[in-house]
Amino acid sequence: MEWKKLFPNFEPELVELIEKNAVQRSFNAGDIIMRTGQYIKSTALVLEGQIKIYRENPDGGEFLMYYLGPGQACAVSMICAIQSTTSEIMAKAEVESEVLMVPVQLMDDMMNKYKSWYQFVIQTYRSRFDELLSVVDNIAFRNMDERLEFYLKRHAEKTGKKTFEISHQEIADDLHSSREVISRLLKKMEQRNLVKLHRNMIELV
Amino acid sequence: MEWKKLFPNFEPELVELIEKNAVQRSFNAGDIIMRTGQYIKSTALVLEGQIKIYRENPDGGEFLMYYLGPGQACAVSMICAIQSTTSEIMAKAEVESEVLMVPVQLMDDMMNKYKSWYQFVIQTYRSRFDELLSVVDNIAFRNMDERLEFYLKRHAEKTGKKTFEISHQEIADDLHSSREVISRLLKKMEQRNLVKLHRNMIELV
DNA sequence: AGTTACCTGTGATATTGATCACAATACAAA
DNA sequence: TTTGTATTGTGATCAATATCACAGGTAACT
Repeated sequence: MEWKKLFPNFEPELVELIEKNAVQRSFNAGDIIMRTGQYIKSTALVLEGQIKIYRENPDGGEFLMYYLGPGQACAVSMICAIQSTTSEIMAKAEVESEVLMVPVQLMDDMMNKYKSWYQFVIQTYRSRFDELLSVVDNIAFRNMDERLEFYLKRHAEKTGKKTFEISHQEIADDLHSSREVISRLLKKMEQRNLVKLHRNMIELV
Repeated sequence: MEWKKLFPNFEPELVELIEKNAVQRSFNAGDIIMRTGQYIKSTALVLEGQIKIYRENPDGGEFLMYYLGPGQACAVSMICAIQSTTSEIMAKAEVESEVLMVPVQLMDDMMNKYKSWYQFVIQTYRSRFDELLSVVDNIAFRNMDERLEFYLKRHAEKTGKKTFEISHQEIADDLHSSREVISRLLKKMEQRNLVKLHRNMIELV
């Protein structure tokens, strides 16, 4: 598996170190990779697939925060790993995914020795923080119709596909809304010629 | 100024380095310390006062994310400084505040040399990330009444005071709501004996 | 073909919060 | 004391969204 190509800035020595110590794991669509309250023993680098990072509400709600794709890493797992504290979020494989688990014991050492790792970690924090900011923006300032459009657009960008296999109920869960509202808003978008609706599938135009 | 006491874990060498290179700045209540789109040239350590970190919406809205108090640092300024990118948030002094500005050029060096600084940076990322998560939780899962209670409780915790000098309008701005709504909810809280309302002042019971 | 389990569409109604309008109050300055 | 200004209280109304109720469609399995 040519995982190095996903992290082209890592120096050869670092690549070697990771290769020696990390474990590659496969997840099926729907598998939970990390759950709220769990202790984290390694940092996750995504090689393939798509990981959904979301927040769970005790009284039964989910809320999508962002997706991780190949070449990205979970900022929360980095921080938790370093501090050996528990995670506050859930991570689920959206599709079949491959993840490289780098043991936490290496983290300190890698941060010191490898500039490229240090940069990568900082870059990861930065991106996730920004994504969280845009999530806050959306729920604080936007109505559901705009949030839905943003949601679909983001998905298209992430996957590069213009079809999206998902039910209205799942979208409602991600946006913490209700199925009926999403159905109605999608209908309106269809009337505006932004999407075409099918069963379990939305086509972006 | 005995700023070291606020950062008891910093090694003496690190303290000395900071002392030699950092600049202490004073801000009056209401001063903007950092604005959206601005390039960041130093990392801010709060020595005294209270800094409000908030998000600004192009079409005229603010949204409070969290406060920084003495001994805390701005995670955004750290990340931006390292990457020499622009900030995506606003920082404003809520009261007279003292801030230590550590030039960005030192950051890399300090991260490598001083374990205590490294730990501090990680700890800062972690805390701010968690705070952002709880912000997301609140707006995603809670109604305004709960958000208001959380807002008041958090303020009490941060300041240690049980009185809060603020107008209903300002609270509404922080929560991105409207003055009337906040007034009504506060009245209800008063009826439940959770607060006593005065002009420009709320007393927590 | 019949059954079952999901999806989707749509009306009716309820709730939350935003907005408008205006009154009442409190403090400060003249 | 008067006047002015900012703050607060409150009713009425509106908009967005959640919730309930139910109908019809579509795929999957027997």
